[in-house]
Amino acid sequence: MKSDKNITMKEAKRRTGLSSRQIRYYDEQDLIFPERSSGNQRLFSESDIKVLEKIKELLAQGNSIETIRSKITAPEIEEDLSEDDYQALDYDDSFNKYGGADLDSLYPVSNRSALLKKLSLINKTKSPEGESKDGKKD
DNA sequence: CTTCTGACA
DNA sequence: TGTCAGAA
Repeated sequence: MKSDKNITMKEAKRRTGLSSRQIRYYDEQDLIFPERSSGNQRLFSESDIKVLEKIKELLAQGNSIETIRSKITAPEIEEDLSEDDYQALDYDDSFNKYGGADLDSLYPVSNRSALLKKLSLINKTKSPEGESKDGKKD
């Protein structure tokens, strides 16, 4: 995984087509989680850009930012999502950041939902029929 | 020069 | 959401 959070605001604006005001606003809405470095400046990752692009897309589709936030922070598990959806909502950098660190405050249920989704997908995809004959478990 | 935050229209 | 001010 490469979670290079080196994308500047300018780049983010250029790549997403969103205004700095919007990007900052979405950041406040916890839709994106840019690293903060030198001069308290935002450093976005590819995942952040991806999310921003999705936000823009959803926004263009006539969704309110609250709706968008719901979709991005807590995507429905019951939805018939395809692997594409997961790619669109790439939390790898988020997991990477909070995965090894002490995650106890941030990420209320967003991670869990996304994780559950991924897990359920893997479950369906791989069809894991693990029948333990012997009742031996650790 | 570019970005950040807070605030106003 | 755009834009201004003051600071970094």
